[in-house]
Formats: sequence, structure tokens, C-alpha cells
Amino acid sequence: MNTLVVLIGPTAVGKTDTSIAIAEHFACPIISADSRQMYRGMEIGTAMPGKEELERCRHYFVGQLAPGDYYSAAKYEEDVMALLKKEFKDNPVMLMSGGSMMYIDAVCKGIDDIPTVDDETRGMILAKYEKEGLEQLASELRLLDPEYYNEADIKNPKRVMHALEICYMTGKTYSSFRKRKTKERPFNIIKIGLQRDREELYERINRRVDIMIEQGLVEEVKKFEHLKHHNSLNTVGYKEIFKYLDGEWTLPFAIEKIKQNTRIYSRKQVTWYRKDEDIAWFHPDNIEDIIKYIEDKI
RNA sequence: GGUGCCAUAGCUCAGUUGGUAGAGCAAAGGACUGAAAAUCAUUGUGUCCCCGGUUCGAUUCCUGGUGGCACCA
Repeated sequence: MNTLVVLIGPTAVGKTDTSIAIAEHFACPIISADSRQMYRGMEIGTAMPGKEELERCRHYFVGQLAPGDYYSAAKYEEDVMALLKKEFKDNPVMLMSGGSMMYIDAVCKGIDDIPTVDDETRGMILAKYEKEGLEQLASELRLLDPEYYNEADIKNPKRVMHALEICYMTGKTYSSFRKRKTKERPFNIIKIGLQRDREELYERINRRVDIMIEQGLVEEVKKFEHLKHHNSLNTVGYKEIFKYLDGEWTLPFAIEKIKQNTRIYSRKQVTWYRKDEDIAWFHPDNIEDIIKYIEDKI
């Protein structure tokens, strides 16, 4: 049976280097699972694999979207599943690597078949939220979909808005689509987690941010200033520099905030991973152990 | 040197008409099904600067000290 190796770990742990070592060993391409490296031009701020790395291994889902393009975990699931079907014919082992937890779960476990919200509905609900406020939307959700209302994170505008979007657009309840059933995949999945001591990871994060600045992060962010309202630019490393460019923050302060927000992000990733018992954990330095582990499991 | 103001959580500060304290941020844990590097929610954290006085009781009032800031010399 074909095998999908999934390489995960918090930001800055060393996934890129490890993924290339694994991909070269198995002579397979890399499927990036990073919701921000998908966007063109965000090389420095997202620590996108460099030119040399991209030449060493074929990468999918890196730098292919424009900042305003719509994308989602569900789309990612669809795209990756189609890609795997094709690639498995030549490569019995494939590698997926990245830090976007929900994208990875969408591929490994599947995501429910919920209709994609059209722009009109989306705009309508957003306007409603801005005009009437969250509480109003929440009480409307209680009427339209009491089942979801009872378990939903009612204080989270994104959750409430999305549920309402589905109710409005389909005329059915959001919960009627939300089955949360794990899909069976026609391939084996081996999950490898990379970890380091927190202190070590934080040092790497701080250092990496300093390097980004040296490489010209500020210049890179300037190119996107007119697009900063797009979600793709609501990203650690960009949102802080925007505040500097606006004159709201000094550059040193913005740099500190990037480091801090990156540390927070790494912790959120770790929180997500903790509940996934399928992950085998390694230190990135132990690449031989990782490859041996994979080969034993294939 | 003089005068005034200030000293409380890791940081910025609020507060207690005297009964040993609380916000924001940070931190740590958590949630997560079509925007996820997003978004949301939970929880602590104290010699209340030091010595003494008044008081049943002082972080709070008073004397003195130390440090900081401002103004005047």
C-alpha cells in the first residue's frame, strides 16, 4: 500500500531541512502544508524554502496563490487528494510537511462536505456582524440552528458567522452538514513530529526573526502594503511590520512583537499536536532514526 | 543643596475614607471542520521600597531613610 509520511512540528523547529532529507532519501516530492507559504512573494516572512531547496526537491503548494486568492482547508484536502492519486502511481511514498494543523488534519482525517460559501452570502453576513454585533448573530443562530448553538464557541465571531452563512445559503442547519466523521484513506499515514526543548526552540525563533530582518523583511512587507486587508497578510511577521510602516510602532518594538507572536504560534501548534497520539516524536538532529522509523513502518 | 511628586504582579498602572489588593499586557495551559501564522476562551502571579511611630490592626496615616522624576538654586 502507498504511504504518506506526514512531517509536523512547531514553526522554526527545522521542518524544511528534515523534509528535504526525507524526500531525497525516498526520492519523492514534498507537499507543503503551510497556509502562508502558499502565497507568492512572501518568501522571507514565511521562511519559505529557498531557491536551492526548491531545486533539490519538487515542492507542491509553495508560492502559487495570489494574496487575494480564496483558499481553505477543504480546498487543500481536495487538491492534495487529487495530487496524491496521481503521484502515487510513480512514488509509493509521498511526504507532506508543514505546520498548518488544520490543513494536515483535513488530509489525514478528512473534512465534512459543507458547501463553499458564495461571496454574496459572505458579504451579507459580514455586514450584518459589523452592523448588529456578535450577540445579535448568536441569538439568530440559536433560532436557526439550536443544535450547533449549544456546542458552538458563541463568542468566536468566525464560528458564528460561518454557521450562519451556511444556514442562510442552504436553508438547512449548519449542524446537518457537520458530521465530524473521520474519512478512510486509501493509503498508510506515518506521522513524524519534530520537537526541541522550549528554550532551544525560542532561541531559534528569535534568531530566525533577526535573520528575516537582515534579509529585508521590511522591504518585502512594503510590497504588500496595499493588500494588507487580505487574510493572507494577516500573518505573523507582516501584521507587525504594517504597524511599523503606519508609524504606530517603532521597528525594534515590531521586531519584538514578531518574535513574541511567533513564540505564541509555536505553542498553539504544540497544543494541537498534543492530542494526536499517532505522532512519533524525534529531535530534528536524529535524521537517521527518523528514516529508519519510516522504513520499518512501510 | 531646596521644594514638589512618585515607589503596588515580569511590565504599565489602578486601588484600599486603615480590615494585607486588581486591570491591561506578558506568561502558562486550552478550544478549533471552508479566512487556521486566523479566531476565541481560561488561569495564576505580590515582603504593596526600607527602618520606626500612631493604632486592636498600616500597603494605606506620620517621622526618617533609600531610589526615581520634575522644577528652583
